[in-house]
Amino acid sequence: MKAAVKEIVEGALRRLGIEEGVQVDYPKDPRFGDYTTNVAMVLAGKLKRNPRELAQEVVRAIEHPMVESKEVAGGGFINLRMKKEWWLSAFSHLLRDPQSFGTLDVGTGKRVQIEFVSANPTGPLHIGHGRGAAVGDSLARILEKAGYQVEKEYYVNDAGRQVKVLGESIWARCQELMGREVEFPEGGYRGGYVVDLAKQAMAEFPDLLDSPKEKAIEELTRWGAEEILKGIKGDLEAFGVSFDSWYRERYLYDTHLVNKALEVLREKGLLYEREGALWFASTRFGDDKDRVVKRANGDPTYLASDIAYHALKAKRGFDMLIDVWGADHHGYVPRVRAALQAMGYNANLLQVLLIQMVSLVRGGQKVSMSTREGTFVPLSELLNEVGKDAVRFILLTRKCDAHLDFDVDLAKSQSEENPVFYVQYAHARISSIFRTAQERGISIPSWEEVDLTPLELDEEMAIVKKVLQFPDLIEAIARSLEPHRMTYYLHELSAAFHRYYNHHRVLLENRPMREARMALVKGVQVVVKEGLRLLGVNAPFRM
RNA sequence: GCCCCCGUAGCUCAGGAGGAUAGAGCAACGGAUUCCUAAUCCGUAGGUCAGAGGUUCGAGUCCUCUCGGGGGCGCCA
Repeated sequence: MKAAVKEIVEGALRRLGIEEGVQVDYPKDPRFGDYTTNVAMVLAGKLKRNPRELAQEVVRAIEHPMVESKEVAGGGFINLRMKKEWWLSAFSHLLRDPQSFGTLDVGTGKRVQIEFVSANPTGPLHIGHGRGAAVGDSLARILEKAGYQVEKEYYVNDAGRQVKVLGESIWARCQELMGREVEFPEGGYRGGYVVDLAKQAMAEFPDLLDSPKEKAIEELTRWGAEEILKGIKGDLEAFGVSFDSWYRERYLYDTHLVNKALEVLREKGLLYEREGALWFASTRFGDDKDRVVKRANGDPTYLASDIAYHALKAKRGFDMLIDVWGADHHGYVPRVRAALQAMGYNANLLQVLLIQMVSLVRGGQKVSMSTREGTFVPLSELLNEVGKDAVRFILLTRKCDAHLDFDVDLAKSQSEENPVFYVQYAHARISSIFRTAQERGISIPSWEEVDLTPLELDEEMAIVKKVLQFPDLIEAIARSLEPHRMTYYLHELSAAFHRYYNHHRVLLENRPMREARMALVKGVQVVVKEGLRLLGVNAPFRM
């Protein structure tokens, strides 16, 4: 919608001999019209002109049969109002082809890879991972809607120090189960799930503890990580999140890709030895300090495999790479960008979304969480308690770089405070209208043929316009990578509907009016359902 | 000490590429149901946008500094 208006204004400028891109916005106050643009004020400085006079000129040059009114306001805003038929015809178009409404081509021909969750297979997912999953998955759906070809990937850290600590932790628990006293590993995982894994391991591999300690731990590491990964996959499935690929860090080592990547850096003279370790000169690409890629003991660091991994991603030919990380990894961003650049790729290829912490609030008290200490609430537990829809929706009600307090009691409450139900209820209510129509023997009109002109109330036109903003929203989210905007939009749209529902009746005797209103709420339903789908939330037919 | 994020109504937070009179939900108070679902709606009240400078036609939004909260600064991930 915006794009069409933008074109109208740019056309007017061209008539004035000005070639310039224009920004068109929805004004916050409907009294200012349907669309507003600040071109005159922006250009005034550049052209040394009086903004209001310039605005007047532009207004005079705007010629379009669908523009109802055009005026200059304030310091030089140009406010436009479109004719009713312009809106209604767009709305009819939506009803004619609801599936493709909001589907854009801004990303057509572009491939995006989004890597998210990527939690180490050392313990079950918790709510923080859930936030990353909700953000990543919804963003993927929205980018796809905007026309991008999207690939979702989970990077499995199954080769580093952390999984080894998991193996050691399991081994220690096995020893304890045998009644042997051992020291629990430093920084080991103390969660109860490790004891469960130990019991399972002893049942499955009764001979295991007879083999040498190092060998046993190696076995347990490999096996334990796989077991936990199975659990993670199950949790994600229950959360409605799927991946196109699971990329293994171990694979990077098995195929020597890590060494090959380091070799490339060495050839470029970007590696050096100091104090027995191997360093990557990342400062040459804007990092604060150089980073170790191979420790003095010969073990590669996490960064080493990440250099190989990101170089490989870039090589796979994506037009954009998105990494969704916990905010505690923010210091890692310059390193990885440096690595990309050092390997010969454009660092801007990579967009990193940092997800801030989630605090669980129960009974007004914050619950502290730590994977190591085992004091976290698993995502699966929360899903059982609260339900997938509420969890996903609430995790997307904040922009991702802001802390989020997840109030369990509120999410569970089957009542008015719960923001999820408000939107779902709008969908259910509309379904109910159609159910009632059927019961009363009122025929459902064929949507593409309904005459919408009986819609005359301000509230009705407000709903029409709000619904038609949906494609612009998709574009804005795809550009800004801020999926939380969807929850706000859906809440606003639902509010407009609930208000209307409480003041006006749809199923009237007057057939033309009735059918126009049925078409109106049908349009709302289409968009609410699609918006919820993009968030991974169900749209129930009754509640 | 250095880096990142945050600071907006009593609480939790929006503020869509600098725009016009700063919004929503909850909590508080007062109302609406012979009706297509009251998980809804209507109304009242609530603000030094942490503070101070700066950039400009215009700043909650951009820059600098101060204060406060969180996170990160490892041959951990």
